[in-house]
Amino acid sequence: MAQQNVTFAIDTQSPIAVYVQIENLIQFAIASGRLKPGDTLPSVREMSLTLDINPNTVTKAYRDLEILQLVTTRRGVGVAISDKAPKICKEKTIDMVRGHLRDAIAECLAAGLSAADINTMVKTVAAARVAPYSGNKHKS
Amino acid sequence: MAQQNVTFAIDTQSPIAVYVQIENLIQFAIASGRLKPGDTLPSVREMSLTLDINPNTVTKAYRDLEILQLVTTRRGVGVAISDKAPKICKEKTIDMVRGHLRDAIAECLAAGLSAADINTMVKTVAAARVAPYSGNKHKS
Amino acid sequence: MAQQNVTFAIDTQSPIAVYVQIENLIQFAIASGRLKPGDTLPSVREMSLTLDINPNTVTKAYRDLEILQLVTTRRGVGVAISDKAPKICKEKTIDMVRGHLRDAIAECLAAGLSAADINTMVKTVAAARVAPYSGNKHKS
Amino acid sequence: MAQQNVTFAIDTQSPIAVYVQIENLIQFAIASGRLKPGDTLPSVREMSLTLDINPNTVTKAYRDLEILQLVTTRRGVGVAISDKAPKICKEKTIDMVRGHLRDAIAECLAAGLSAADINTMVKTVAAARVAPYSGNKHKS
DNA sequence: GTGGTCTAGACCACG
DNA sequence: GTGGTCTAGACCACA
Repeated sequence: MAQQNVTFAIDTQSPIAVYVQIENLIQFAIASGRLKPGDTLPSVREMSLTLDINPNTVTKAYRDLEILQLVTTRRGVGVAISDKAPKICKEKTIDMVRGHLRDAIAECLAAGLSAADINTMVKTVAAARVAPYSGNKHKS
Repeated sequence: MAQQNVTFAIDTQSPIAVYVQIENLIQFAIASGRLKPGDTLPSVREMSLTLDINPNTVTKAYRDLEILQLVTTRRGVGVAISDKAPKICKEKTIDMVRGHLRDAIAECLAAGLSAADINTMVKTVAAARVAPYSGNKHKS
Repeated sequence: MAQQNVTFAIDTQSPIAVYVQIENLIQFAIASGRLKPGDTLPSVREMSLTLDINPNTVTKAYRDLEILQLVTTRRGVGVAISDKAPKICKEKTIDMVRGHLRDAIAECLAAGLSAADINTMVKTVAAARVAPYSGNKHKS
Repeated sequence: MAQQNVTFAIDTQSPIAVYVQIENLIQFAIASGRLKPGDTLPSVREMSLTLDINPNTVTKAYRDLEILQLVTTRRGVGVAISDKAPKICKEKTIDMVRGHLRDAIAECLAAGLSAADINTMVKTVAAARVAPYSGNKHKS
């Protein structure tokens, strides 16, 4: 019910827009159950201070999440996870994430790697649980 | 030695820029051996007509590939795969592709999927060899 | 003469501000004769508890109503419907309500509905006497 | 297929946000068939000049429409009505518009008007096809 | 204190 | 030329 602590790791240098990173972090937190209906998000001002970014950027992320019906906003009160959020998130997030995985695998195959190669890589990578790849050119 | 036919599947709706898609397709074709040193690429004009995209876009892709030393351009002759291309490509492409796979897996983990879930998905996806994901443009 | 019971249905999710909803409900009650001059409204404290909203919000509504001369506030006594209230309300409220109806119809026409469509909808809606619409907050 | 002319009447003084007015106008145009899939919207810069508002405001409207999948945006190209737009619009717009009408009628009833009164008003108003009501306090 | 809207202006990516 | 992102800062509405 009360406010939730979610670890927010934003990479300003990433090719992925900051506001999208915020959206994804929140989506993932909902999908994985770390954020539950009724939990409130940090206020726009607070998060902008924490992440050292412009409040408008946070607002943009929060608005998108509201349009997606993942959060409900009340002026003068704050932003809270909606009741529908988990359901929506589990569907959309899994779809998105699976889509990206599918893309990555398709790329590997196109690049001439065999299915066996890919399996090996998956094991290695999953085991390492590495930090996000910062190569550009892939997304948007 | 002469011109090679490479299947070009461009998705203008994809969040990935068209010129990047072209570069990737060619890189993948080189990495996997479908394009070999000496093979010539379609002319800018021809490819722009084939794919129904702006010639400038093709030009940009070819120029990038030349900067990467994957192709050589000779006036009046055309654009050909360079001798160094396979070596460069195998390194760079594998790196890139692995990076993307790593990203996708990291995302899956962040979204709360277990390693087992991911393995299952990999098998399914690899078996299907599906078309590229055309998910929401606003997400990473 | 004494305190009146008015059914208060506040929708905190509505795009309409809570204090406006309160004002409207009271205005409507006066216009329709459910509240008469001399009737007292619930105290700020009582109403804020009943509706589970911030006391400031109730205060604001009451203050607005006083400015409109619909209620009179006497320290230690409470807030009572003024003598002029019915007259003022019948004019203002009908005007407002007609304005909203006009808006809604204009919108329907703009959206491409025919006058016949609208008539049908009016009949259906009036017959149903449904709960307030809680549509997308981002739309008008 | 080519660009479409849609009459855009924005009221900067309206309580409804400018970007919402833009969204509504476009939605209505789609719902009523004046805008069809493939039609392109005026460029952000063009519309901002036409309406004499900030480009960011137009961008905001266009982004929302894209999230709602009513338009597709391509960098360097422009914004076009999506194929799904008519279907989505006819559903959502009718819903929204009916919701507003429902609200207005509920208000009329609450204000003490009889169903007969309302019917009369509807006929009058629909016949007049008046300009939008500019009373404040109703929406957002 | 909360979020919402709008402006002005900068810089980037794409075709 | 197109749209996308971000910043800085102002002003408003709400609780």
